[in-house]
Amino acid sequence: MAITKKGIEKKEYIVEKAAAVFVQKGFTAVTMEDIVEACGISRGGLYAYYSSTKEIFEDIVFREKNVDYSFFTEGMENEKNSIQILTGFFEQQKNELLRLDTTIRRAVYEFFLFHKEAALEDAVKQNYRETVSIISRTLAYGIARNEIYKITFEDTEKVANHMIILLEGLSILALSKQISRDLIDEQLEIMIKNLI
Amino acid sequence: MAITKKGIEKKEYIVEKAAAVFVQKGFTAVTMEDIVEACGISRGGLYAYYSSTKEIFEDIVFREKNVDYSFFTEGMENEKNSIQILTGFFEQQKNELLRLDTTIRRAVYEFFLFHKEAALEDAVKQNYRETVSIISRTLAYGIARNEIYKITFEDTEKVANHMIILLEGLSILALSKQISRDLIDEQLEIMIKNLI
Amino acid sequence: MAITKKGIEKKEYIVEKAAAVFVQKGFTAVTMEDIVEACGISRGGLYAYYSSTKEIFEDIVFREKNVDYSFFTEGMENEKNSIQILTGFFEQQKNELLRLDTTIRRAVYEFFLFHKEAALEDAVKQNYRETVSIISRTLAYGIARNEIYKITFEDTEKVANHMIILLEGLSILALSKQISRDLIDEQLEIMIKNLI
Amino acid sequence: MAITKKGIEKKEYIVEKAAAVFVQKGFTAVTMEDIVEACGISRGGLYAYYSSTKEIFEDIVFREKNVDYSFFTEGMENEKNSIQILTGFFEQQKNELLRLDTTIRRAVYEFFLFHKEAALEDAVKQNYRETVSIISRTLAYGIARNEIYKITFEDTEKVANHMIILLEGLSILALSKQISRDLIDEQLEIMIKNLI
DNA sequence: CATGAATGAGAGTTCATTCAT
DNA sequence: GATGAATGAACTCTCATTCAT
Repeated sequence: MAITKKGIEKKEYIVEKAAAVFVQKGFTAVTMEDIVEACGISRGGLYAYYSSTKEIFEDIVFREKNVDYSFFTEGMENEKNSIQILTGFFEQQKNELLRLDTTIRRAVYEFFLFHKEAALEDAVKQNYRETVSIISRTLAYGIARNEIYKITFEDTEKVANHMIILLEGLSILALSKQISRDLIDEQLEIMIKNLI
Repeated sequence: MAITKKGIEKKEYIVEKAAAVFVQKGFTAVTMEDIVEACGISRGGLYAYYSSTKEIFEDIVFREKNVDYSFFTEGMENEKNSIQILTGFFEQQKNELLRLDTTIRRAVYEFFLFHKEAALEDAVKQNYRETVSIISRTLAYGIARNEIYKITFEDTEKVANHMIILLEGLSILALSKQISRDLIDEQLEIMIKNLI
Repeated sequence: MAITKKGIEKKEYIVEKAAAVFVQKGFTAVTMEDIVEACGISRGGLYAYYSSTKEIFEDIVFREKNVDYSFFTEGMENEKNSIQILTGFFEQQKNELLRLDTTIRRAVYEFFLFHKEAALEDAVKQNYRETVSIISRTLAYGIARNEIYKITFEDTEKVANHMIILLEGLSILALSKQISRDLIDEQLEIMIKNLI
Repeated sequence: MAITKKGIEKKEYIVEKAAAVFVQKGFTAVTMEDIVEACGISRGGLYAYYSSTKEIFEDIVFREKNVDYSFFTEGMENEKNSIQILTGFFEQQKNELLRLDTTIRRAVYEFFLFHKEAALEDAVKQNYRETVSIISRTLAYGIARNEIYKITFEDTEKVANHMIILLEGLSILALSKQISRDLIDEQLEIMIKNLI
């Protein structure tokens, strides 16, 4: 079927409803029937737009890939303290870690583990790179403002990677219920202390 | 069914053969038929011992949970350099990260993401605690020997947690092909540098 | 729906485009969607004229049923040699047998085999009779001109039937790839030899 | 599933029941569900042996391919009259043509028309060759016995082909209800008359 | 205990057909 | 009349699970 304007809206609708299903059931456990039900449409209707849960899921991730970095950019533009910016970012990440049952993250991990082949690899790699980049810049901004002095301009990228990897680790451990809220607080504090 | 000695041996046999299947296909994609095939036994025969892939997988993880910490304990008993012990541990972890397709780790993550309920939670939590403990002790041992001086006895547990979380982060990123070998090297180096 | 002049033209358009689809895919494999695509019209639009592939196909066959016998009639009017006329006809049939993938014949056979009920029976029976008739007359014409002498006026219809049945046999064997070009040549030659 | 002796018997059972379905409904119209019903087994049970109607049908044709030529061979061994043998053969073919609704022939044609690719091509080609061969030999036997004198030893193969092609033509015309019983009689008579 | 054929629930997929716009 | 999104019945296919032997 040719995708018309109305078709685009329908896809948006499906993606939205399906996302809720993936949040609740993860990736593998979701069937086309589940999504049909969630959308309140017919089987055939769904298949006109997407022909597998994988396709729908990829679209969800693809649409979400444009992470909003305004938090960082606006912070720097308004000459906010770099440590405050980073602390704010960590706080935000922490909150997400604490309510993982209401985000699609579990499903995303499941998706990547389930599909050995390089599904969506480019999208997530780009996302990873962009996050490293914005954190690096924020660190450099903090060094320039003498707020961060335990690392040099040279180290910014390494440290940015370190932060993201740690957040990923916290994520997966939170999902497998292996860590407590306190541990998250503690580890994020360490990240900040290593800067100042 | 009464579990006889023979029955225990049979379970060991099944677990061993099934593990190879999980390594290859992950968790969700494995069917009872796959395991029947790998074991060369009958369906009914398999069901006499295990009634789902989940049960088999839990047994695999349960049997593997007794991680071998002799690497650390022997190192300390033989008065080896603490940095060498930790570097050796990281090296070993790195090698595992680089050949994730030959370990059961992908399946383990998949398993935990797939089952929302607290399957095996206790076993992995205990494993987590034990690993934190042995690394902590190694760090304390290094501090006592003046090999590690950037952290104090107070910090050992925090740093141990930090290391494990980072390794988890590297693991999940490696599984979703988001990081390179160089990045792994770099990040493990940072961990050591933060000590000395 | 009242059939307007415009409607008739539209049906002609649909029949033409649909025929190409049937040539390519046979009868059973063709869906309404295929025809919609080939026509570049809407589903609803197609259904306004035809409500099944069967109906469309019947119309195609019905419109084609008026075989052009001018080849025979003109030949006789121009006092051409009867053997030449028949040889020309066989040649033409042979060429069709050799490029069955570009004719609708496969679909026609499929159609008749698929529909047990007497769909289009009258149309094809009439076509059969007409072909027998024109060949009979050509044979009689040849006998009258002493070009054909192995058969009598009495036999013309039998022989005409024989020819058509043989052509049908060649057709179905060609469609199931059981005969070669040489075999076709050989058998058509026999038909002629049996006359002179 | 490994095919055991019991499995072979089951396949025979399925093939037998399925054949009846194909006789009644042709090829294309038959679904796996139809066969499941006819066999009185479960879906999964059927799929353990065959994974498509095509596969089942091929097996049916394959098992039937060993046509029984004893009619010809025994006839010649017992020094029966060649014309009687051939007439008997034609009679037998005629009877089959008159009760096409009780044979699988319609389905076979449909199968070959539906599958453009060379399914079973070898089997039917071999069958064709064998039939040509036995008829040729019977013709030669008749010539040797001076029962057949309108053709020479050289012509036997051509004539055998001619007979088979004509039978195919009669078959397809009978299936599409284009010919009568009388016409069949007439045409088979011609075949005999062309010999003596 | 072991076997493996058989079951059937449930997931995936296609398409003729309808109907609001 | 024309459009094409939506429907849902009908098929295909897979697997966990059972049970007679």
